[in-house]
Amino acid sequence: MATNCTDYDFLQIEPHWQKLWSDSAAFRTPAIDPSKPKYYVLDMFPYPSGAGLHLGHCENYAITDILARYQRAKGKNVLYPIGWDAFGLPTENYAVKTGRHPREVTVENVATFRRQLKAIGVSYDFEREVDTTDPRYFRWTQWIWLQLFKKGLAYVEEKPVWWCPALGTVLANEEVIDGVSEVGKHPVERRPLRQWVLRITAYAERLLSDLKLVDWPDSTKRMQEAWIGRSEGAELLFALENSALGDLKVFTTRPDTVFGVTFMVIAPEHPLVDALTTPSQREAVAAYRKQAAAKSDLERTDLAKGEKTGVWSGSFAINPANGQKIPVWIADYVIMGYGTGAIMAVPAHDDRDYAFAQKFNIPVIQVIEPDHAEGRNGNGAPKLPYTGDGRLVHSDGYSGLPWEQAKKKITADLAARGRGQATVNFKLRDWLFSRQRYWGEPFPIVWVNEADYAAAVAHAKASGASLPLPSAPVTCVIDGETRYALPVPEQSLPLQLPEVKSYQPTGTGESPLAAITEWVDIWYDAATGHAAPASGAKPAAHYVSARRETNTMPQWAGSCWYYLRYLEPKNDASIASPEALKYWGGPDIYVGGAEHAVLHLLYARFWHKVLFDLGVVPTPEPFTRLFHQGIILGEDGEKMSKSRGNVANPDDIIKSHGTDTLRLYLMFLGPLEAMKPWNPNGIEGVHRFLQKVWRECVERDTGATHPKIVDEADATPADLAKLLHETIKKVGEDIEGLRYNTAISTMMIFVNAWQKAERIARRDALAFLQLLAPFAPHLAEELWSRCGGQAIASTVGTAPWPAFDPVKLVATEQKIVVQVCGKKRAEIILPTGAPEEVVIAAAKAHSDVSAFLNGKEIKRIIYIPGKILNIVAT
RNA sequence: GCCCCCGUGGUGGAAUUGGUAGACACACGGGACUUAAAAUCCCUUGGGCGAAAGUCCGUGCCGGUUCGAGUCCGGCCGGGGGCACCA
Repeated sequence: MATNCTDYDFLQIEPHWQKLWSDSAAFRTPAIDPSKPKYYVLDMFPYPSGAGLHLGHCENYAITDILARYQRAKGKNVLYPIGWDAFGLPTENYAVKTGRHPREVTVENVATFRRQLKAIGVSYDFEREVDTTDPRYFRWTQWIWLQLFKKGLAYVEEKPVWWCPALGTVLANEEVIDGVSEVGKHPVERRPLRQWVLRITAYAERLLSDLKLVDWPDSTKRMQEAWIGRSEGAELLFALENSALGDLKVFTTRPDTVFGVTFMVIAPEHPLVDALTTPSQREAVAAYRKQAAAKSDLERTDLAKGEKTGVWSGSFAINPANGQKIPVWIADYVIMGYGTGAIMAVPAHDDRDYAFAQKFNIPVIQVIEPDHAEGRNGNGAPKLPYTGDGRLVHSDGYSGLPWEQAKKKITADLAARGRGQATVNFKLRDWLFSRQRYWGEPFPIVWVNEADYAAAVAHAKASGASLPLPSAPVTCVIDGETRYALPVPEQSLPLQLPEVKSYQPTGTGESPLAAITEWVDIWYDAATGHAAPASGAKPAAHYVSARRETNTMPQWAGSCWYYLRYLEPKNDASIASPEALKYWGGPDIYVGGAEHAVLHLLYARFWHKVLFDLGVVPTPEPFTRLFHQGIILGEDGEKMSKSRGNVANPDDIIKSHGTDTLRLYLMFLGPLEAMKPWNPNGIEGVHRFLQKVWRECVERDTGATHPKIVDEADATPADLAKLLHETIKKVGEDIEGLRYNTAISTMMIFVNAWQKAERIARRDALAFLQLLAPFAPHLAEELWSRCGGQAIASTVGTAPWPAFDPVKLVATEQKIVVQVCGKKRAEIILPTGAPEEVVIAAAKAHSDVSAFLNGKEIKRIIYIPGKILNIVAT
């Protein structure tokens, strides 16, 4: 079945085998087979952009393809799928520009990606493709969302969000980088809008603690920890001097410093600002709030490094620890979104409070005495602000206590008096989950008034339909009227996107969907989900007047659970059957870029945990092992980009050197996780290697098996046989450890030795081709076929992975390095396992060693068996 | 500012738990084959001194631990990533 070319014609060989794999469905995932171990290899699925595959994709997919092919050869039941994360802004923006339907653009881009993936010879099961924009897929995205809704994890809030005038849409915090939009780098501003929000904070504790269950890069775990940002401390109540106003609640991680409080600060957006502002301060406070509101986050960030700003409210609070009267300030270095939006300021022991106190001439009271000299100036006085550890001073009743102890005691004592309690705070915010765009999943929600809600729910119940209703209804105010969120029945999913002529954002903050009146304003049947345009007659008495939710879900939605859908992508009864979920479980390895270290990977963990709580999935974590491949940079060491003109195109390399060479070279460039520049010069090296393999296997001119390859089982010289078994061992270990670059160099070493040998046994040549097969599958198949491998298995990919023979690995001799005083002086060859006395005697007898021992006294001898002998002499 | 990672030949990089630094490749140079070229094969290639044998130095810099440090510890310098007034 091999081609008939006589030299290594990859342009003929590669398409030949790709067609054969495709025609024979060689990579169709095997059925569930409890007798065989499963192995699930997952790539972060691509966004099918118009630009097509780039080298980074190739690197990512080559890594997983090698692993998948290896695990198949090891006898595992391998699931290795691919899909398309196809909702999203770039496609919609392109559709807006060209007047084409985003679906049409998506279909086209997906076709390009699929063709390119096949051209790099990746062994996906293309029958399991998922596409997040396919209604049969997003039906389940909507279903999961309804479960969140039912559990009370979805709510609506009018909140200031990032409004981007240029994109005409709202952006999530994560999409705003340095004060401009991540996509397009447009300026953004704050603007209040009605939004769906997911209560991810309810899972903060578990998202943090369950990180210990997963095998992930430490840096990624730490990024998630930092993002969740757990901090332990206390909420303390400071009575206000004007007792009619009640208490001011602050969050602090340092209750031990409460005796050092010399002022309070509340955020400009704090609800008590107006009440606390005295008439004489009114003007100044108003001016300050206006100024703070006008600042973008970028400006506030810049200011973080510089001067503090603020204004006194005119009011005072009372320190619950010592009854002292302290002024309440308003300053934007305190943010409303964290803790309580109010702090107790301890300038002696906090950098920011110190800077503020310096600027506004507020007293500084030291209450922590450093234990160590580092905290002190030359004269013994503590360097202020001092944020390190120590013992309390100037703290009535607590002075002398170590700070950790004082934290607990002060918190407990204040709690006993009803003036505080220990609490935990998180930086993690709830997840802003709606977009004012067309190209996303519509929310399966309609809005109705209170009376219609009750009627609709009653009708649905009477009809036997079950609605995923939360225990407390989700409401919002639209045009002055309270509206109730009514979920569509699960059976009526998917809720499809209506056809629309213009994808242009409305510019009002609403999605383009809001302009499709006949879809939005409807008569609605809560039991069936059936709708008729409100412009027409009411179809039946039980229909209620409703307005559809016009927001769509963010791109993250579809990518939060796609790894589950691969198990049974065509299942219309559930996400996947319990049997499939139990057998395949989660991916054994998940490979993708580190840019998803927090967002996607945190969101997907959140959804997975919700599904776990619902009993849908059997595991608490979705991705047990995670690997980030490094970015391939341009030749100039900069990020590849069109504007820089440093983009290397995979298609060009496939034409000039073949995809086997491209894959092998990408893997050979360096450690997979390292960021590395593309160096087109080195590609000749791996190409030469593959040609060398060809020449060792194929006779020149005839194209038949090379005459050097013979059938006698023991034809391979002993040292080459030993090297082969070492190579088998190392390549296997390196693949499993994702150290492909050293696996490849090991294979190169073997081929260099093979080249020098007179003969090699056929089975040994074939064993080597099996090692090569995951990396360069097309060449390996071709040579397997030409060298008679079909007597063992029809394709090299289906042959069982070669085992190494440990007996062959045992050497009869060993080389021992002899050092004198730690410096290498000689090497001696001795039989393996020679006793120490023999080694020492042989070493001393060696002329290069004795020369350095001459006239010296031997103080000590260290022998590391089989490796090194160090003689210390003076 | 805080947290994390990384600094090895002309280049990409290799080096189990501390145990021969520079594997494997690229590039440069020299040679063989050839009328010639390409391809292929062989040799050299960290630096200094030396004709050579050899010898000293050498993993960003300074210091430490150790019989022995690219690897461990402390302090710098440089590069990259993440977070950023989070109380």
